[in-house]
Amino acid sequence: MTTAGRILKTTYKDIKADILSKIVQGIWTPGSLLPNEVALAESYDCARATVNRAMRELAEDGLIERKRKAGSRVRLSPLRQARFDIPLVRREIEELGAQYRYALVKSEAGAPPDWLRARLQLPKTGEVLHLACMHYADGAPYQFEDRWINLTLLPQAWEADFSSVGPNEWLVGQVPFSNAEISFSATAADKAISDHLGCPIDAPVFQVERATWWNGQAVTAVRLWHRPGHRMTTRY
Amino acid sequence: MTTAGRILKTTYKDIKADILSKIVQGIWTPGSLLPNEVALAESYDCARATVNRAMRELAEDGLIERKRKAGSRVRLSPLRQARFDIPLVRREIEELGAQYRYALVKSEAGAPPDWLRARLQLPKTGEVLHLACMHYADGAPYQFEDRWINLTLLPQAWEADFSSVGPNEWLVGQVPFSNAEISFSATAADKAISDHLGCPIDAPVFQVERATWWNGQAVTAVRLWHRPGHRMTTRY
DNA sequence: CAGTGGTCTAGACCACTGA
DNA sequence: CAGTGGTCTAGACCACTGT
Repeated sequence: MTTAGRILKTTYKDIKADILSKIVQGIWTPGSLLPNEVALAESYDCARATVNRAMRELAEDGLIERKRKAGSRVRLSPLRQARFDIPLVRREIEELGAQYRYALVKSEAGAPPDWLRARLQLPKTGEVLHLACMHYADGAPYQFEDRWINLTLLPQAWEADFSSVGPNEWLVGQVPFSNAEISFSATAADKAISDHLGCPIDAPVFQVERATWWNGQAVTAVRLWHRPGHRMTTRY
Repeated sequence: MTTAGRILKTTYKDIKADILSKIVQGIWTPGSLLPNEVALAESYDCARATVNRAMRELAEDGLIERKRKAGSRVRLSPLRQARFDIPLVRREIEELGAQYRYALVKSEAGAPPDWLRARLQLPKTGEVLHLACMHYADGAPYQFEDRWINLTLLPQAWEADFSSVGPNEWLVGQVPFSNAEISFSATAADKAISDHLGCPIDAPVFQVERATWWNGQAVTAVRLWHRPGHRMTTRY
C-alpha cells in the first residue's frame, strides 16, 4: 500500500531509532526474536538494504545479536562498551582551557632492559632511546611520561630534538599508523613520580601503559602517570 | 574492461585492507587526498557502494576524514580511540577461569544524601536503596561495590533479594537499555575498602564510577573498587 | 554551482547454520 | 536443506559545502 502524500523516505536512521525505542520501551524484550529483514522492509516500506544497514549498526552498537538462519534477537544483557578517545596530552590540556607546557627531563640511548625486551619482543641486539618528560597545565604538573623508543626501527629518533617537541607528537609524524595495547591501573607514586608531579610518595596515581607496533615491530612503549585526582570519563 | 577469468569479486574488506596498507606503507601520507569514490570504484572494478562501505568504515575507525565536495583525506594524526567492553563482574571473573562468588554486605533504604541527589538530578522526594556488595574470584576479594538504586523509578527493588543476585545482574533484567556515564580513576583505600578487599589502608585502588539513566531518569549509581594491581586492558 | 559523499532501490547471488 | 543475514550491483537522487 503506497501512501500518496508521502514526502520523505524512511531512512535507516528512522528504522534504527524505531527499533531502539521498541527495545527501550520493552516492546521487544531481551532475548526475543525480531522480524527478519524482508518482513521489516515490508513493514517500513523500504528496501531490504535499508533495513540491513539499520540492523547491522544496532548489532555493532551491541543491542542485538544476528545469526544467519537463526535471525536477530535483542541481546539478553546489552553488551555495553565504552569508547575513549586517546588524545595527545597537548590537546587534552588545551581542551581544558589551560596553557600547555612541555619539558624534557631526561634522554639517554642504550640497550633495553630485559623486561622491556620481553614486553616488546625486541631482537637481541639494538638500542632504545629512553626519555622522561613532563607535561604541565597552566604551570601545574599534569602528567609524567616515561618512554622508550625503538631506535632500530626509528633511527631518525637519534637526531630528533625532544627538548621542544614531545615524543608523542613527534612519533605521530613518523609512524602513520600502528597497533597498540593500552592498559589502565592505579599505582602508588614512587620517588621520581612524586617529585615530578608534586605529590606525596605513595599517593595513588592513575597510570596508563601503552605499547605500539608497526607491521609487527615494536615502535614504542610508554608509561604515563597523571596528577592525583585525575579522571578519565566517557558516556555511552 | 571486464576480465573474463575473474572468479572472485572485490569485497569491501579487500578495499579496506588495500587502502589501509597504502596508509600504513606511507604511500598515502597523513593529510593527502584520496581518489574519490567513483575513481576508486573504477580502479577496483566494483560498484561505488562497495567503495563507499569501505571508506565509511575507515572513517568510523578514525583513519580518514570525509567531507562532501572536499573529498577524503588521511587523518593528520589518526584519531585513536579504544573500546572497552563493560562486563558483568561475574563474567569478568569467570573468563579469568576463576570461581565467582557474591556476597551482600549491606542493604538499606532511605533518603539519598545530597551529593547523590545532585549527581543524579533526583527529585526532592523519593527514596533510594543503598547496597554494599563483594565479588570474589576463587575466594579472594576481587571487587567491592557501593551502589544506589532509585526506588522511585524501580519500586520492584524493594522486594528484590540482593543476597543471592548481585544488583548489576538484577538491574540488567529490569532496565532493557540505558544511558551511562562512566569514569576511571585511582584512589586510596579507605577503612571500608581496605577491610573488604583485604589491602592496607591508603593502598592505591582502581576505581570505576558509573551512573545510568533511562528515559532521562536516574536509574542507579555505583562505585566499584578493584583489588590492588587490577588492570583494564584493551587493544586497538 | 559543481563536485563529492550520503543514501536509497530493486534485484541478485552467496555463506552460513539451525532444524 | 531451507531460511536468514551478508554482500554486491547499477543506477538514481539528494545534501552539503568549497570555490
